[in-house]
Amino acid sequence: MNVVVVESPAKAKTINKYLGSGYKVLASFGHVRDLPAKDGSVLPDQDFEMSWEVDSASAKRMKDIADAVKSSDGLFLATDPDREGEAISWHVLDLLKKKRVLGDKPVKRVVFNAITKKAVLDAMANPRDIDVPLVDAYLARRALDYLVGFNLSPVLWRKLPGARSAGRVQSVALRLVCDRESEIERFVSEEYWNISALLKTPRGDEFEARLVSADGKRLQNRAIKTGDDANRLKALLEGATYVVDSVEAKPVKRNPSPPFTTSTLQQAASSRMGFGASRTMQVAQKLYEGIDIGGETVGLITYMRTDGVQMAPEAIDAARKAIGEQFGDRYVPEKARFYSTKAKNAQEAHEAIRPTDFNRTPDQVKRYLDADQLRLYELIWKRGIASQMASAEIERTTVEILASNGGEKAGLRAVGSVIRFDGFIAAYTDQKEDGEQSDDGDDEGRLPPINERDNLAKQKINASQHFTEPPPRYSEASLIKKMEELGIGRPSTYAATLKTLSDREYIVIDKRKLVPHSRGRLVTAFLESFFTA
DNA sequence: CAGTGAGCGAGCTTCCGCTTGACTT
Repeated sequence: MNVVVVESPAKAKTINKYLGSGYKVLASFGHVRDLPAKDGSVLPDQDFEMSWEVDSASAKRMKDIADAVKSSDGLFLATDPDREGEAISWHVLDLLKKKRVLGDKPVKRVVFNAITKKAVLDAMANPRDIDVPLVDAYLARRALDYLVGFNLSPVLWRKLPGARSAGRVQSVALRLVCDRESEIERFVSEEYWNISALLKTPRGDEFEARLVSADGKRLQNRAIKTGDDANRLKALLEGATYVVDSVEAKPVKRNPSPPFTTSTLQQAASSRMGFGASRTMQVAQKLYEGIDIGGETVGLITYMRTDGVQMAPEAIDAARKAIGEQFGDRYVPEKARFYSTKAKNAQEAHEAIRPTDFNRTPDQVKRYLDADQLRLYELIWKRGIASQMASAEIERTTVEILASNGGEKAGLRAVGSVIRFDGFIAAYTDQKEDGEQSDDGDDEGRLPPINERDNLAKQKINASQHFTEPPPRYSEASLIKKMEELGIGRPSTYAATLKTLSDREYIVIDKRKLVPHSRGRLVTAFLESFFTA
């Protein structure tokens, strides 16, 4: 019998099923030891010597593992294929050596890139040794976090009454929130005008066109600054004749987004359902651990703390099959789609978050789930299946219109788009979070039939006054997105970091927006002025 | 003589990242 150590108990169960009775798969439940939370856990003057402590819960796990190893033929360390996973294997091995239960039994390190039978069996057949540089990277990361946090926090206690903590991640996150607040306070709103004309085609259809040039000059966005300018242009248009200069129809393709990671799931659940980051994670955890479906407990989704966007080949095949069955063959693209991550620091130890079985539609599992679970599962199922569906085909029509009034000329433009084939949109479309600008003015509808040199009748000229708006405050979701871009924090800590900031009363969440408290701004100002690199 | 209060000193807080239950409220 061989012992296999993984991190999560839910995974242990599945993997044991794949490996059979010749193996005993045990979970470490994450890290098994850590630096004691007191002075002197890292000694910079003694070559950064670190002392480790096993807490009581971990001691129990380690005893179980040691007992199993004692009566085994060998040990497979199968913790996650990332920096922290490598470290957990290293810690477990070190503790087992200290317990003297290994003897000369073979010890192997294996990594599973997906929890499928094939991936697990392949991995078991191709073991390696512990990756020492990766463990060193962990040791440096751990020492640094300790040294920063446990030196900086006490300075705050002494100098800023009420301030309680600082750290590599939380202080940067806090600064992002504070910097945004300052930006909003400094923001000076500017006036601008938009001008458009409601026009009628010879066939009697009305549509709206936007003023884009005047006197032979292109009007940039927000180029019309004053009401006087707007009135002058409006007067020009009021007395003008209109003729269609060109009509151009262009096919455009739109591709689906990759399946969810922790960060994108938190963003989507926030903008669509108003879930906070912790609520999303709690519900996802339940779906991952398993739901009782007619007497059988099944995990409905893959692991929910991940920065990977890739799916197991078996899952891609299953998705393509399900797309064919549920949407039709036209919706299955010729080739499977492969995604790669853009996030800094991504370790891609796990697959993207996807349904474990694409055949289990939200409708089928509806009656076994509570409201939150159903909504989140539906979101994950749709985004997952959409990620392997055909592109949407859109025809975008651009109509350029010439307005002439005596010797004065102006140009107007109308843009419309028609979905020729909906493709992945049949399952899922992205939604902007409130406050975000749509990037390409994609909200236009369809245009009536229009031909070149058509004369158009002016119905009405609209001039509307606007003011530029300050950037929006961060939401939980948009801050997490920013942190991921910057490589601050990890999927397992995004929600926890936000909770720390509000527990310390550095920030407060008001209508789902993050507003810094005076205490938070003080801490940020203090750190900025005294601890700048 | 007993109760009050000024003044002093000791002890506490804290990081990030990986996992779930075992606890309260």
